[in-house]
Amino acid sequence: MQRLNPALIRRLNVARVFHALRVGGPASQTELVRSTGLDPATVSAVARHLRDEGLVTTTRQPSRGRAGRPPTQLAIDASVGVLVGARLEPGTVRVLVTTLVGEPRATWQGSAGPTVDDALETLAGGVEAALGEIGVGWDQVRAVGVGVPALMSLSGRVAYGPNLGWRHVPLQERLAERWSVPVAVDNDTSAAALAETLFGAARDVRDFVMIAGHSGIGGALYLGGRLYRGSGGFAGEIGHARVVDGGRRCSCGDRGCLEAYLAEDALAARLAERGRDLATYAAIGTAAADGDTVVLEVLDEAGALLGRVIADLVDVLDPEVIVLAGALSHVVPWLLPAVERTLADEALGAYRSRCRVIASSFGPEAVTMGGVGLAMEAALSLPGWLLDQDAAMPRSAT
Amino acid sequence: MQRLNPALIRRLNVARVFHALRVGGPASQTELVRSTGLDPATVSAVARHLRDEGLVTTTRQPSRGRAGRPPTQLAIDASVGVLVGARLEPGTVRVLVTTLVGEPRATWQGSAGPTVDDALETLAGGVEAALGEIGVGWDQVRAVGVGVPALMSLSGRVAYGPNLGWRHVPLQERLAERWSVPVAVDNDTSAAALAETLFGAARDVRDFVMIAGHSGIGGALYLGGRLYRGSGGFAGEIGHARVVDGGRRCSCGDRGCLEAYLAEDALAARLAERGRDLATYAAIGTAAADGDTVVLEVLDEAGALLGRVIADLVDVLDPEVIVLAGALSHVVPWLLPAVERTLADEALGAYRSRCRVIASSFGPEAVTMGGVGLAMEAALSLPGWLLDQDAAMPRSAT
DNA sequence: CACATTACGTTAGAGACACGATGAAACCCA
DNA sequence: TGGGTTTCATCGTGTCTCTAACGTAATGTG
Repeated sequence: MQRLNPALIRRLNVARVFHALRVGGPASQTELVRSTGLDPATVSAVARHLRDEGLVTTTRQPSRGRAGRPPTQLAIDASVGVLVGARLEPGTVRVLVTTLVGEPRATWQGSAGPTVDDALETLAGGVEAALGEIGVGWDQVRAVGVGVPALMSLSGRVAYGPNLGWRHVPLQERLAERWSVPVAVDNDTSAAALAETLFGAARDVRDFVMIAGHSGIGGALYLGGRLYRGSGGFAGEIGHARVVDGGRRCSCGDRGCLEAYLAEDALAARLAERGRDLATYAAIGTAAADGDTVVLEVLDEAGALLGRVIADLVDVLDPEVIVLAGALSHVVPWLLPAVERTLADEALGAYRSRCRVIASSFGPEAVTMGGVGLAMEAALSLPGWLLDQDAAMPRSAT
Repeated sequence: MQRLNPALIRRLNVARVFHALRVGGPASQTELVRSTGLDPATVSAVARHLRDEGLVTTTRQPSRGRAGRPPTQLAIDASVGVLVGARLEPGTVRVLVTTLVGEPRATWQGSAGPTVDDALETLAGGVEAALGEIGVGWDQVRAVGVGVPALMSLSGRVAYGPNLGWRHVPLQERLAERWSVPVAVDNDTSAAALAETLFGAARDVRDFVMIAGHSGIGGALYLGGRLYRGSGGFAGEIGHARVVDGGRRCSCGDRGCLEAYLAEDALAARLAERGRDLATYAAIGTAAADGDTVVLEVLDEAGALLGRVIADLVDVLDPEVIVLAGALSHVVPWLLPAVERTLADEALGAYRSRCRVIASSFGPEAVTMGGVGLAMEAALSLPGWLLDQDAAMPRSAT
């Protein structure tokens, strides 16, 4: 049980200032006082800290014609390091190298065998390849983050990953001993949600639900300014919500699950029944873009079912937005009308605040970007709970 | 935007020590170090603070036969003050006066007219009456908390209370100017959830859902160690979840809502159709206890519908427990079997952690006790977000 | 019976924050 | 041209936390 000591507060405030600079661009200390809500003296100390670390550069601004001392602008020095994000899926590994502010610099993709060792070797090779491509050494890597399609413990262990066929794998530990930089590992959909709050469409949103579709349908809840995982880590696992009584059989053994209608192969199977040989979301999206009416019909039906699940989520959680992400993104434009139709029809708490359903800023790459988000947290020495906006910026007292 | 200053940390730590003493009983400083996770030096300073405030008494313990300096025991001095909790409902006001550790000392109940002024006058009179009954003056009242069946803003204003017929009422402000002690006002179901975490069945639970039934069915979500309200304050409003397609008409204008089957008058109406003239949950509970098979059947049906809603909640939120409270408590024993049957049948995320459904420790008085909980927070100068266990006792870093 | 051992609580020092005051660097205007 | 004003950043003081060392009061032990 960790205590709320001064060093922790300093880390928190350093992160607040860093994020303010990252999101809002270069700023003077006075502007940072406004955007972070910190005391000028604190900003001054944090600014010195960041200067000493070499993370920010200071440039004297010329006079702007106004009275008063001209400000000294702080800016993140993106050249002093990179973040590495990665994603493990069954059979595939993706790597994304970005600047310290999350701008992409290099990507890599490769296929891996089914064992943990295979995957880790491939991942390590991919990271080396991506770094080599842009001539960046490990001395410039500030942190690595990895998104995994599995139920994770808080310490970065894979508790159970049915798609990968893994159980009880100390992933964070194994990667940390391989690399000498901070390593963060988390569930892929949670990571995608994190990326959305750090870099994407949910940047100023405190309450949203992330729904990511790849081989399965995953959900993550970001509530009250932080990820919510539930008492056993299952919160937001909406792939097996029942949407059709006695409906199609699902891989989980039950019937009528959302996944049995919206997952990639489920959608492909449904289209195959109607004479369309389209195996991937990408191919289905292309056909939809071409105006294939059968494809459009199937997507509309799937969208209506997704809308039913979203309606239930909205009724219970009252989120500000719902973000759709992952490979599913390829077909989202043709799901959305049915989703919104169903939502308007079914989610009708008598006097409800309005919820928007939007597509992720990163589309299919949301999870890989999530790896970068995990890396950024790790680079700032910030465990997830510290990003809690309530703890960081409490509202006025009652 | 408030800052994380030393004074706030002190308030937090004072509250942590106080709650440790309240829950765990008298303890030495060393025991408090263990139970709160604070540093011995901090506990020492906090203990002096509490002694100076007169909130705790210290008694030198005799030697226990073990080596070492004998400890000095700290104990909350329950005689130095009282907490006042209250509950407003349409037409009725309840007041509960307790010691500083939440033990009841006096209760009062009365009826009030429909206007805000009526209710506040009745409330004020009731508090005076309850205090008078035990001969306690206002100088001993540390704080007052009030639970209200309405959508509340964070500042204690009634935004919308359909059952009361109120809108935009600055309730906290009006009560605070009447009394010169701290006053906290909040939604009744949220308050009941708070009481359950402070005094009741959910004391060590970080994730649970409170479902309270009175004239309507209300829900509150306590997630990750704190109340979650949603982006518009509607989170957990489960009364109008649809449980029967095209079912009975509900007061909200829709059909098939849970409230249309489980609310007090809905249940009464359903029983009237079958020849039973039972107007209240209490009367229905009595009949059920007597073994009236018609009543038992109707309750079983209602329990199945409630179970369906709970199943959805469990699938999305993965809570540790569900707590049923309010006047509904009178019939909970005859709802539970059907609830659990339905839950086992419907909530079956493939590999889900188990969720218990339990009755509130305070039954029909959960909301009044919630008022006491609000008062306790106010007495410790603790706005709700400060009780966040993550902010207070962060887990080890990633 | 003197001294070690054990357990409990407090004090001393360093780091961090907030507040208020001070220093720094421009503009403005008589 | 020189003082006043405005704006930006830093410094000094007080409080709080944590770490580490110390004081205090009992029991054990040769």
